[in-house]
Order: sequence, then C-alpha cells, then structure tokens
Amino acid sequence: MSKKNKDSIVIPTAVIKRLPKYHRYLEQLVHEGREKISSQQLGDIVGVSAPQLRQDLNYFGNFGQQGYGYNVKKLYNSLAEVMGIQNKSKMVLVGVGNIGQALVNSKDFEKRSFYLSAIFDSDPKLIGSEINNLEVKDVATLKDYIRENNVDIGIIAVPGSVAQEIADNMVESGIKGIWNFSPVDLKTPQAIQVENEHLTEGLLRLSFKVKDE
Amino acid sequence: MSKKNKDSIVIPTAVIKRLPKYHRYLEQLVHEGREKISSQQLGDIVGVSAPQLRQDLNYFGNFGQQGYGYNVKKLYNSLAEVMGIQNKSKMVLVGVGNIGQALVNSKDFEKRSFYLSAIFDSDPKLIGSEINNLEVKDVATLKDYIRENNVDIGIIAVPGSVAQEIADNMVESGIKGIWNFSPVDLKTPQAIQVENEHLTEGLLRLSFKVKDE
DNA sequence: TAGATTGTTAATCGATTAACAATC
DNA sequence: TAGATTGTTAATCGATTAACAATC
Repeated sequence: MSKKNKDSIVIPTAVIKRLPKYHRYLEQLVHEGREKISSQQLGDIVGVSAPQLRQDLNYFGNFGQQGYGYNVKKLYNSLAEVMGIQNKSKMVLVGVGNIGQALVNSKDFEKRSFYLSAIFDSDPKLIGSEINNLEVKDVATLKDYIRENNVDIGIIAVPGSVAQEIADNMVESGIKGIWNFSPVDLKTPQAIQVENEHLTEGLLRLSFKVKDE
Repeated sequence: MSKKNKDSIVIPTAVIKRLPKYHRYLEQLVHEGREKISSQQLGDIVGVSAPQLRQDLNYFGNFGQQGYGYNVKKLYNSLAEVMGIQNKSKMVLVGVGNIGQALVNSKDFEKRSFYLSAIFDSDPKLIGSEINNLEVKDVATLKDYIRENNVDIGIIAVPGSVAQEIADNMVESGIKGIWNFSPVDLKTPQAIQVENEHLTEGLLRLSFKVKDE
C-alpha cells in the first residue's frame, strides 16, 4: 500500500485551496508529454516553494521517489483521485439569469468529471424553454428532482434575496455540496459543503489593491 | 485627525480578503437603518471574532468609540473610502463569450462605483454588435482605447490560450488592475494588481470537500 | 460616575520554510 | 556506489485570539 492511511488527520484549508492549481498545471504537463518532475521544478511552475509542495502532497500519500522526483502522469492521476474527479458528479443549476446561462453554456464541466443534469428557474417565461439542450424546469419541482435523481452538487445562481430558500430546499432533499454564485453567505448544516463565488468581492478587493498602490 | 497614518505598515492579505465582506454586511445594516453596533455584534453577523474585527479595522483607523461601539453609517463610509469605492473606476472587458456577456448584462457594477466603458472581442461576427447598449469593439483597438481613455481596470474573459497576450496589451497601455476570469495565472509586473476568478478551481475544491466527507 | 466597549499588546495557534536523514 | 531528491521533523513566520488598560 503506497498510500498512507491519514484519514484521521485534518487537511488544512490552505492545502485544499492549492490542490486545484496543482491539478491544473499537472494536466498541462501531461499534455506536453513531460514524464518526470522534481518538487523544485513543479513548485517553480505553480508558484509555491518546493518544501510546501512536498508537504501538501504528503497529506495524501507518498507519490514521489527519492532521487527521482515525481512521475507526472502518476501524480496527476493520484491528485485526480484525491480530489474526487474519478467518479462523475451530477449537478443541478438553479437560476437561469446572466451567470446561470453562462454556466449552462460553458464547456468546462464536460472536460472535467462534472455534468449538469437539470436546470431550474422560477420565471414562467423561462420554464419550458431550452438552453444548450437542457429544458428549464420549474423550481417548484427542484426538491423532488434532487431526491429522485441522487444529485451531488447544486449550483445557486439566483438573486441574493432567494438564495437561502433555494439552499434550504437543496439541503432538505439531500444535496452534498453547493456551489454558490449569489452574493450572500448561506446558512447550512456542517455536513453540507459550500463553495462561494462571490464575484463582486473579488472586484472590491481589486479596487482596494489598485487604490492602495 | 481621527485616522492614523499607517502608510508604512503592510496590510495582511488575510485582512484585505475580509474587507469586502465587512462592507457587504454594513451596507445591509445601513439599509436596515441600524445606527450603532459593537464589534461583538458585527463579528457575529459577519462570522469573525470580535477581536479580529477590531484588529482588522484598526489597520485603517480608529473608527469606533469606547463604551459605545461603531456608528454603522460612519463605519460603512469609512470602509468604502478605504476600499477606494468613493471614486468611480472605469473598466473595459475583453471577451464577449459566456462569462463576458453575463458580466456586461450584470447590474452589480452600477450599484457599486464601477462602470464598463467599452467591450472588446476578436470575433468579426461579434465586432460591431451591441450588448446592453455597448458596441463590441475590435480587440485590435484595445491598447489605444485604454491609453486614450485612462482605463483603471481590465476584465479578461477570453480563453486561457490568449489571456496572457491580452494581459500584456493591458499592462503596456497602462492599466492599473486586472480582473481575470480566464483559467490561467497571468504573468504581470508587481505594480499591476491582479484578482483571479478561477471558477473551475472552486468547483474542484467543492468536489474534494464533498468526496472527503 | 459606572458600565461598556474600544484599541492594542501579549499569548497562542496554524501555516510555511529550513534542514536533513532516509532511500531510490 | 554516489548523487539526487523525497518524506518528515524542527524552526520560523504570520495570523488569530485572549486579555486588559484606556476612555467614551
């Protein structure tokens, strides 16, 4: 068994934040046909120190080999497994407004192991219409749909004023994680994972940094 | 002078990340007509500890009053000033694809002190068309436009393969900050502020956390 | 004035980096 | 075997929390 049993150890959030970045650069290296890489080299590419990279990876297993480094393909696959990208995740999206439509039309999901199984809105004018081969369903049927179809992830792209209500519905029907694009902080039980994309906050941070210069 | 001169002190990035959140909740409290608030109360609402909130605020000045707390309106305005939201920021957007269109149609900017001054694309089929009263300009004219119009912030919503090139153009023509929606890490001079919205990374993080449960 | 709550220093906690023995 | 590079422990750095004097 090459991978350690570290189930009891909590992964620092700082480490979790870096994982997708490692994955992205490794994907690129795989495409370039690179075979091996040292922690120093990969660290330089990704923009972290070599010891930090090794520390991070070793939370999940011993993927390298002394005197050699890391096999790119193997490390990439190991990381994909760690991140749960091996098995496909079923998603639903609620809110077919500006951002919602952008997400529905995006090709990024398919490239990864995520796929949109259904999309919902509350606007009668939109319900029944089709976007990227997906029929817009009535949000009133959301809970039943999630329950019956074993949905993993719910995407919230509705106005802040109704986001909590949608989140509650998702939680009640057994969703595992929520990808939140609405500009509010959702109140959810500990067991439910939430990832926020508070876009306006990003712009405000940028504004501060620009002004501060 | 109620505000300290702390220009020489570097603001921790962790603090900068929290500022927009404080601003958002304070905006809400102002709307609700709340007059005063203690660090304990505001911390509870925002989800940070009271001492942390006080520490954070005191990087920028002494906004509170012993025995009283903070005047909501005053604190909100002070924070807006700190974040550079007092003076309007002029932005251009490059890439009128899925995300780009969503941003153009979004009403969030106008509510804040940001406004889109022009939008660009490289697709001849899109150039000349109109989105939300903005004509899509040829990206070949981007550099001249930024220079002539004193643009503050450039939004990059193009595919990763051309993002660096657009960023280079922006930097050369004197942009101050870049809001990057492309899935690459841009190479820019230190003086240029960059804020990344790597949406796919958010989804991957969520996937990891869901799987890890 | 007495009570409340800030601003700030000191103590703790967590995350990063340095160093090096283990080993391919 | 000798050189290279990992995995991991120890040292440092930064960020958060605790505590309390200052003061409204």
